[in-house]
Amino acid sequence: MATILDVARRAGVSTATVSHVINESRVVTPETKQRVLEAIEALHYRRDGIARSLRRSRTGTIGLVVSDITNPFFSELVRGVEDAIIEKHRDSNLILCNTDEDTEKERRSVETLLEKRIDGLIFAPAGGNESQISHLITRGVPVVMVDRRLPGVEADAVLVDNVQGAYELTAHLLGLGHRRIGVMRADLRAGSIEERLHGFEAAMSAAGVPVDPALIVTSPSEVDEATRVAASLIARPSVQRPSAVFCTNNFMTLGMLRAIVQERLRCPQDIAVAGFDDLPWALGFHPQLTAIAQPAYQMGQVAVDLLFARMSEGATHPPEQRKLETRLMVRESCGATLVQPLARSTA
Amino acid sequence: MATILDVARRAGVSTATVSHVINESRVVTPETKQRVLEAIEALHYRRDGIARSLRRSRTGTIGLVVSDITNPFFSELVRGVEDAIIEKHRDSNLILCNTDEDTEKERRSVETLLEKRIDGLIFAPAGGNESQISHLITRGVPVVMVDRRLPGVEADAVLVDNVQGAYELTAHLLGLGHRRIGVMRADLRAGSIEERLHGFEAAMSAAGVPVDPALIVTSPSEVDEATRVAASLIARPSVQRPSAVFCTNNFMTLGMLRAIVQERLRCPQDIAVAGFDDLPWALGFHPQLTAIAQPAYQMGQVAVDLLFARMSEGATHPPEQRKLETRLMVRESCGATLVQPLARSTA
DNA sequence: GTTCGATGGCAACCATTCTCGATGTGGCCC
DNA sequence: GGGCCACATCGAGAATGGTTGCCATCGAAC
Repeated sequence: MATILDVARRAGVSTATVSHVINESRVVTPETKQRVLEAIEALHYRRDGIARSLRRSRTGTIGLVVSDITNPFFSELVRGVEDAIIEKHRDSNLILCNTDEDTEKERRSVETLLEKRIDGLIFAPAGGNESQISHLITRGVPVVMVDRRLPGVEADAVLVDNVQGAYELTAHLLGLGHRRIGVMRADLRAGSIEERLHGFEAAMSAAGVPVDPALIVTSPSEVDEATRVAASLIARPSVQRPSAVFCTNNFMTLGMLRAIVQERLRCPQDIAVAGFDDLPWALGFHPQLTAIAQPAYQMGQVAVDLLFARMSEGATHPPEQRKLETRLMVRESCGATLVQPLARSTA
Repeated sequence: MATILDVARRAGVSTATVSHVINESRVVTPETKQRVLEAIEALHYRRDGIARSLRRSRTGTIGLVVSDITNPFFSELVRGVEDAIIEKHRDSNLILCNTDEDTEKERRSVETLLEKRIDGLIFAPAGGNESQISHLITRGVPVVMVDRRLPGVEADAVLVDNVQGAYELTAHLLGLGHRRIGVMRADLRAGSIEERLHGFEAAMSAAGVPVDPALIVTSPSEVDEATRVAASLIARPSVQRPSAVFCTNNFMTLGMLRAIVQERLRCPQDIAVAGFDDLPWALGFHPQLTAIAQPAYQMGQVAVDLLFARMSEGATHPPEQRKLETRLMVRESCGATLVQPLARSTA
């Protein structure tokens, strides 16, 4: 690979001048500029980002750690981050890490990202690395948390109004006449699940409907396990069975839907399903899911805005927490649509 | 930030020794090693990956460019790549880029990845940058293509047997008695779509069924457009309507399913849908999709293997093309299951 | 005393950026 | 016309933070 020195020699100038031509950081007479550009062209020179980063102590890469890129919520979020970056900050890139909600994996990821000298970090904390993160923040690394917050860690965050969303979804269920409402609770350290539960409880109590603890089950955040747990919740005589289930995340929803098929029940006739978190790729299927949609893409964008704001202004302004609105998508899985399941109407 | 020099001073040794302790690249007496480690601890020293990369001319990051992380096929693939890397090559990371099948965006991505001095590149080419890529390969950058191949570019590749998969899926349709089979053809430069079409045609001709060109429509690879095109294909009097549709990728499938709902048809009774590419998150929905599943995750892993093989051996061995098997997932959307749509059996 | 193995230091090197400062040129004033 | 100053342009070389080849030193063994 040709270096800047090769270019300089060929153009008969110093490396400084070449550098300034490349970065447009100083006026250079048109003639020399021309010579430099020709030399660059001739040698197929491409500047070395590593040496550049070393000297400037900025790498132009930002770290993004999420729990699982395979989860539509996160892939949407990642996409939002990427698009915002290439649109507003052309010279930056994204290093991606998955943690699977594993504290140790997260710790290692952050560690290697730090070693790679990322300019900033966007991440959905799994929890358990609070000290590492706050240490990192006091060191001046710009950090913004997405989707979840770490208790006791002062940093920018972009969140979603989980309580409100869950409240709304539960109210929808109650409005349709459901009283025995079950809950599929994801077993995550992330506080968002708790908040959703609070929203659920608030809506129930506002409607004067008692919460039946027997209808609340907890499951690992993984499809197969969730399916089993879901089955245990609905494989009961119909009087004991919930008439509707509130699923606290994607995995819970999918598990429940699969369990319903397994148990040969009908949704929404035998059991209604309401999910927190939408499943974009399932729009073509029946029954279409009634769910709380999170603005994942937008969350990614906002995260980038917060991050770059902090990167430029330094640690001057206090941490900002942005809370985004959810949207209730009323579709079919709770039986709300008047036009009953479309596919059957022409039968 | 403390540098290696600070550590050296505090431990009373040279920077060389500190470096050797960190990298275990030379024997160091237990006592000095101890002193060094203590100094590292005390100063919260973390080695600078950038300086390190500069000196060693290896960055420990590999570039991954796909068209859209939001597409389950790619997120699965990305996950496979990531897992393989952290399992087998702990010190490496992934820089992710999305291209949206846009040639120019792809060119820019590759360009900045090169500037970042990636150790290797895994990518699903959109097409149009052949010269850039082959130039890059002759320069010695390890490259492996996934999902698609670039005509005229000699490089490692991990592909899927598109012809065979499409053949199998079509044969399945034919076996169920379908004769008027439509095709939703994705408008991509990627050769994979062509191959799938070939497989389709081969199966048809093998069965002695003529292909009706009127039933083959082409759509942009995007959901809303695909829905419109799909609607135009099926919104016909039933005699002119295909009895089954072969969808050449995810977007086509989803568009078709949505169009079916719009047009108030029933799947599979009125029209059968067979998709190339599975939709993992839709397992809980009805009708469950009969589709050709691609081993996306595994493709990512194989890609990593090929890449690291090339990275270590250099350009010595000839490019290797690995072709992975697809799997026909017979579910409900083609009406093949004897147990007719489960949800209705208890009605 | 010589040789050899075990340790560890010196200093070059990686490819840039960036701070000074050097050089030249033209205008202006006396 | 000579001297001085301002301005425009560019170069030399330090600095960035590590890695690594080569050499020096020190005991112990022969």
